[in-house]
Amino acid sequence: MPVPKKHSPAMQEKYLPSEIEQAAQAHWNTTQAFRAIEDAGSPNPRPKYYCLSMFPYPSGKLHMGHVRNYTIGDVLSRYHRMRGFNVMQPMGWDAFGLPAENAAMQNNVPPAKWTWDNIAYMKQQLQSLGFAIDWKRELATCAPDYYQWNQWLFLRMLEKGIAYKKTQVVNWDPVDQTVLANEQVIEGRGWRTGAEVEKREIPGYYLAITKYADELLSALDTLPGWPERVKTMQANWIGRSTGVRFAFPYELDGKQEKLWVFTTRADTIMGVTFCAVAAEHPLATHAAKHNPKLAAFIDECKHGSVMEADMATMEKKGMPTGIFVDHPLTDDKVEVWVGNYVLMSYGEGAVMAVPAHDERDFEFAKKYGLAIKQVVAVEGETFSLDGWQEWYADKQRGRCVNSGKYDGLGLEDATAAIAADLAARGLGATQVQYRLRDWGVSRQRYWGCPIPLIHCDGDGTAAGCGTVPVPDEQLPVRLPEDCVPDGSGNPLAKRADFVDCACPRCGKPARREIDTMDTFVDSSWYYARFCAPDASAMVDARTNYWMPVDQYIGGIEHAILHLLSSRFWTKVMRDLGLVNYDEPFANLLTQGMVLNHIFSRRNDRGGIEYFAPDEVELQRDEGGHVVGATSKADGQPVDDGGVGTMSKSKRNGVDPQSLIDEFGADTARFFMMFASPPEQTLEWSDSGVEGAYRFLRRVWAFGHASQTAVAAQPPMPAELPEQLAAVRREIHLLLKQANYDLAKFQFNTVASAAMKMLNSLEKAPRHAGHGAVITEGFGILLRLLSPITPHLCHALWIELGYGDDIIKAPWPEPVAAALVQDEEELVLQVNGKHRGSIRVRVGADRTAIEAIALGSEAALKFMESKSAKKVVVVPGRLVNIVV
RNA sequence: GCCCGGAUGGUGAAACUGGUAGACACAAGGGACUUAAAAUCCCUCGGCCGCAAGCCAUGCGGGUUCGAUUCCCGCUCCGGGCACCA
Repeated sequence: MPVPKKHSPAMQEKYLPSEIEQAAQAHWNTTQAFRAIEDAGSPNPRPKYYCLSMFPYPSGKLHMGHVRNYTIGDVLSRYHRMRGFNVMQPMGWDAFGLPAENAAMQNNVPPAKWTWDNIAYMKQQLQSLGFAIDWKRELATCAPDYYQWNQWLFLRMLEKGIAYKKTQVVNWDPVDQTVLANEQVIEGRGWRTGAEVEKREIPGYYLAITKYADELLSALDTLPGWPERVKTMQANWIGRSTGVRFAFPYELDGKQEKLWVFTTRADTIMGVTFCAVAAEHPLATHAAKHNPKLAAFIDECKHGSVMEADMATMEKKGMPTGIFVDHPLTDDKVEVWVGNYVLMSYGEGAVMAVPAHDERDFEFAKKYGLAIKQVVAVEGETFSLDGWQEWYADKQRGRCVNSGKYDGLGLEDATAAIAADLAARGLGATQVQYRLRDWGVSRQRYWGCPIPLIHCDGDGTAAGCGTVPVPDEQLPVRLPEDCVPDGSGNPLAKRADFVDCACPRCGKPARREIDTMDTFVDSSWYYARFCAPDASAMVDARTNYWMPVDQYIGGIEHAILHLLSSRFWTKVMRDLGLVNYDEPFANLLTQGMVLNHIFSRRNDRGGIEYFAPDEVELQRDEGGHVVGATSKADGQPVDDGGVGTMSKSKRNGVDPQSLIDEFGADTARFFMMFASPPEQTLEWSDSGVEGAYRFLRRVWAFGHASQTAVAAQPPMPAELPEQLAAVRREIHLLLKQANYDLAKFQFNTVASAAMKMLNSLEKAPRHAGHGAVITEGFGILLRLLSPITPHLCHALWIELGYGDDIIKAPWPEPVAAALVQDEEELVLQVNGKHRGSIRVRVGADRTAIEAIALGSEAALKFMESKSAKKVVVVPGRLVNIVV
């Protein structure tokens, strides 16, 4: 083991961050300080602490969100290491994805090269920030030895029926002849071509996450370490609801058919006045055969975006099909409409419409003059067709009316009675339904993990074998790394060397699947691979040692999709016997987003062009408020789109590199932690960085000035002069509070506490015992600060002779003896208003405190000689006299 | 539109899960040191009011409480998610 390298005997007077940081990083490197080894077998195993930050997409440079995210993770890692945990903090690359293809189009560089270059640069950036990462565990999802296990597990899912094929609806750009991602659709048009986007149905593969819906929902209760809001979001997303699935029978071409719908409001079934089906529904297709107007309308519905937000806000339109179905309980004729707001992929692709008690149906009925029949009443309220009122849909107070035998029943009783009657007629039953839909994993893109399937179509004389899985021994299906996408679809289609293959079953010529997997697949299990990055299987025993992740840290924007798909993936791996845990992330910290201004301009093709903040000049009024912006390049105005999350596609990221270059990693880290609590959004601004730098310089200066005092290692005297005792007491109080704040992840006040400690130490009077107080106090300060600014603290710890290596020092705890005091100050209130303060002996009883309070000058003045009705005493805090 | 958050001085924020609103900083202004600048140090810094006393003040409007930034109800604005950005 190399001996830690000390600085030259003469300590630098000036704070030189780059020198200090390089030396500290070299030390950690040579000592392999952050190499994490499983120690379950050792006689005294330390508790393990797997600290994981969401791995970055290698977009080119780190951005502020990364610095924030990884500093939080690093603070927690270093803190737990000093607390005696066996800490593992890995890092890797979420390396497949769309931006690489966009960059390829722009620069004519293959996505693979672009991605690997970015990884190299960003790795060096991460290393310069001094994160306590075990780099031996690094992985990239675009490497075949990683993604082969995506393929392998996909095949297992296929065998178990969890993966299956069905059609999916995608955004189609008719000009580029390509599938667009949602973010590439801007106001219904393709971002590059400006062409109106169409919906298109194509085949794709799905993972049956709904099979796990119940467990994904109920297991949220086993995650006390998750923020409540994230669990609420996931629960709402899964959206378990109990309702009734039932059918409207009808006759078509002489055949008896059934139109199935699902509703959570079966109690309103007697108020059904029409049904609505999706444009893609078979009934719509049938009706359109002889109705050109309807066919045109259906065609219109198929234009536009597939996004739920767009569906929800667009104008609700419909057209009757002329087909009537029978009401399942009354046998009344009910007309079927096609509605643009009904989604084929949701439930049955058809809904019953009860205009009187559903706001959307109400508006639709008013617009098209359809019947509205009130079947629920609330006492004291009068139903009117003039406008929608909230109580029309009231589930608690509503009672059935105009509903025959169900009149007078509330929601639950009515639903039960109606479900029973429907069941008796063979037309329906109670059913649990989820809002959660199965996970479509096929992407018509190049830069992703190939789906390991082969299509054997036959040779004209004989039928082929159909879709055949690639045999395990032929995995991985390697993605060619030299393609350059041009925006006109998947370049793999043109690669005969990739597409052409032999059918594994019959040996005849066949085609390889060219769709790749959703990149969420890559990120759904990387945390497990970090535990055993070189395993010859997907995971091994080391995974069960480290998992679950003890602390997961990442942006709140991942609250649903990434975190839910990871939970699902874990459960699939468990059910395949690969791992022994149920949930991947025991504790979750969702950091707020780092926001910045978004500047954009519409280009001449109708697409949108984004401007980076440093490419824009701001116009301000006299008050300093921003009133407009122009491009520095051409002087023409650009739109200020408000603030939003820093993202590659919106080009509003800020590169932290200049900050690191100018002030050093410690300043960048300190500022990020000090600026605001981790869970809160942070609107980026450059100011404040100087203040952080100034503070670190003061820490260094104080250390330099205290060298001799600390080197003497003076013992703490039994009695300290009062002012010094006060300084010592404050240090320990601040430490107590800081330890409490650390447990709450409130790093901004921990940073404040360090600043307050320095303020206090600097003001400590030079009485007998000064050396002992500052030696102890500065030692506390350095250890408290070391997870945030590890380089500075590493250097000072050695320079002042506290020890060889601060990361091996124990975490400081407040000393009870330092905290004692004889008297304390209580706030005095009269009628809840702050009127002064009183001093009382610590531990004084209530009557003594009351007496002092009532006798105080301030109390006499503000009580205006009235007598006290009540005296509220809050120990250690305040006294409130109510008159 | 639906689901989840947030809002406190000129700015970032704090207030120990109902108890002194604005800790700690940034910016600004004033001063010291200096030939000068940088750096450093000291002072002021929510509003009304000459000071003080006092009053007002935590997005807006109500409520509960001796006491509300904190809890409840109703809004406004901002951010995140809405299934192909990651």
